[in-house]
Amino acid sequence: MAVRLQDVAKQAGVSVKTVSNVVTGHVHVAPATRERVQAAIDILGYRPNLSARNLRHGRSGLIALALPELDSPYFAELARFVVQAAEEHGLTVLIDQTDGLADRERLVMAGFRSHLIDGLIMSPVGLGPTEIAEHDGHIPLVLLGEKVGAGSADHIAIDNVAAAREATEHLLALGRRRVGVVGNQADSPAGSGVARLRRQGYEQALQWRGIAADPTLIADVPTFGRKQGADATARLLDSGARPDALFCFNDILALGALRMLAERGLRVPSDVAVIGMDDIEDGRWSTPTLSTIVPDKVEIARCAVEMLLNRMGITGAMPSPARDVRAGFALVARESTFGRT
Amino acid sequence: MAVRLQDVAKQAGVSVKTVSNVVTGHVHVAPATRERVQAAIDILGYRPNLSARNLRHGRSGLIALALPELDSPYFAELARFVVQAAEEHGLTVLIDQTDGLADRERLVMAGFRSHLIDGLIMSPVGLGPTEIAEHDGHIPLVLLGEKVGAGSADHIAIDNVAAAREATEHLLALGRRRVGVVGNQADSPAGSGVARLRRQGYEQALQWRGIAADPTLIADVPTFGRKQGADATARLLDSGARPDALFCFNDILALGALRMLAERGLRVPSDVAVIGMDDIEDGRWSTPTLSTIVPDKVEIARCAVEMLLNRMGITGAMPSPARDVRAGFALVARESTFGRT
DNA sequence: CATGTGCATTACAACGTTGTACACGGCCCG
DNA sequence: CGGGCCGTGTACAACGTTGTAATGCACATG
Repeated sequence: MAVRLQDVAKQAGVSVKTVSNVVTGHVHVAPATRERVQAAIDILGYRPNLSARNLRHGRSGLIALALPELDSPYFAELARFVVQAAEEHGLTVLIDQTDGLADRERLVMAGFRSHLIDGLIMSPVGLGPTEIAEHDGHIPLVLLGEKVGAGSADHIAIDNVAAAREATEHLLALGRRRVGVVGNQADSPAGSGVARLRRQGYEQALQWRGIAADPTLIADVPTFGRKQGADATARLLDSGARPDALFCFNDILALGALRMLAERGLRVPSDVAVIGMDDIEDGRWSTPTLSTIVPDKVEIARCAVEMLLNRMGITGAMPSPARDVRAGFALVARESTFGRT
Repeated sequence: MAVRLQDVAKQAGVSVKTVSNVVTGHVHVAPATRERVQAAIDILGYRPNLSARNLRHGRSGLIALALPELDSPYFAELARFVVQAAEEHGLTVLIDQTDGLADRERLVMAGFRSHLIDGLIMSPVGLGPTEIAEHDGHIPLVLLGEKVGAGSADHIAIDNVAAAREATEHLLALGRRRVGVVGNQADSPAGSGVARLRRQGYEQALQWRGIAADPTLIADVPTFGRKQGADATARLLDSGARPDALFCFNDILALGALRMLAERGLRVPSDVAVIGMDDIEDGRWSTPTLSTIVPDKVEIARCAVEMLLNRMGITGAMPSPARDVRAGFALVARESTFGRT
């Protein structure tokens, strides 16, 4: 069952180390020997034991990607790019679902996969900034998303304030003046990150146009789901706030909003224009198609992996100041703000 | 940096093995000793080295899940359940994206992650049944989806023929007589699996009602994407086939179809009823909401993991006949077949 | 008081791999 | 013709953990 270097060595009539050298290609091996060893490898069907290898040089080549949800399109797409980027560097990605639960995030960060993992890319939701800052740095860490100010960890995200400002401005430029917000989150210690920043952007855009913020246009949600988007939209419509546009804090909320608007017989965009954020695949095929902020997911993924590698390279406790990178984004106008409907 | 059992042992004044015993809790250890060791562990922040552990007992506790796409909702949702099921058995899942490429599937099956992985759950797309049957069994394998007849591997899927029959019958029961198909795939060696079975079910349903199959109502797609669904629907509409219902071979195709129908000004379901398969989250929030076949994803995931465990348990080459399990499914009628629109 | 019993703890080896240090042989050069 | 060098190959140890077998010890028993 288990074919070891030793078996190959015996078969080829060489030492174990020589076989190892052939497998890894490290040292000069005479072509004749190499060929003989290779033949033995093929015959026996040898496969290196990665556990042993990892044990030997203290690296596993595995990194973990901790995300709240795999079945949220944004994270699924992001995961794909992270896996690709990691692969380019010879790393394998192990995906961990935290469900946005603080407990699970804490567990992952504490390194319950111990030495199995060389590094961690995490998108924290449940954990507050203070708790993240307590990260003891025993494992290289890169944070995705909106939690800022973690001491020993790098961080990458788009400029959420600017992006939200641009989204809002887009709606205002269409002449809309009662721009509703779907996705606000009252300041809970956890989860406040994204929502707070995006709301800031929204308010800045209003301010620049000299429009007074109307608190009745703000709808809160407990989490970012289609149902929550639909519910919040319903509340907004029922409240008599009469929005002529909706800025949804992400595309999933927006899809829920579109659904609710359709149910209420409101036309998009003529009655209510809608914009989201994230550019998930669904938004390109919904009816109407969804205008949105497109974060550069490829850049985010690539950058996260590179920062992690960087941090992994530094073996010891060398602090090396935490980097905070802003990824690019762009606005794409689709039917939900420009359509003919 | 690296805290080993030895370090803890020295700190606690006991032998390495005793610490190991405390950590694993295997043998009787005197309460006093246990306490002392535990204290040392806490002080030093000891974390077991999984690589060493794995090397020691030849298991890694890792299984791989090879899927065509992470950002396809069906697979993302399935992945979630597999991860959960695996966790219940103390296993960690490593997700591998094959992109439906035969090369990558071959690579994964050949075990390029070598001894890192104890088992593999795979949903093959690019690989044909013959190639899968050549699996040399060096790694326990469970197949998801429609590729049948793999010698040394277990297999789980819903009864696609029956499911497709039920979906079609649902449309026929509404009085529709010109049921179009979106998602057929001309018999390519690869990829023919799902499409062929679902088409069989479609034809059976027609036959039972004594309705002649009309080839002009069948639209082929190269892959299962929203765009492909939209394109195929457009072709169907342009061809003059005049369908009054569409059976889409999965929900993604159906969402594309819904989009195209809306663009053409056709109402769903009054002009054209639409049903899909897979029950992805998006379908519950589209406009109109999407009728579909709901596969029991939880059962599929749990069963796959259990079969894999079973196969992993048998250490040697014990063939143990390959099992072929049918998972349950149900039809859910939503607005796209029952709505008031 | 000697012996047997059972529990707590220990020493040792092994899992499969690879880095280090070294041995061997042939060849070039002085 | 001898010394050194380079190109190949080898022996050994170590990575951190845990199963096995053995040790020490206290207590109960004959």
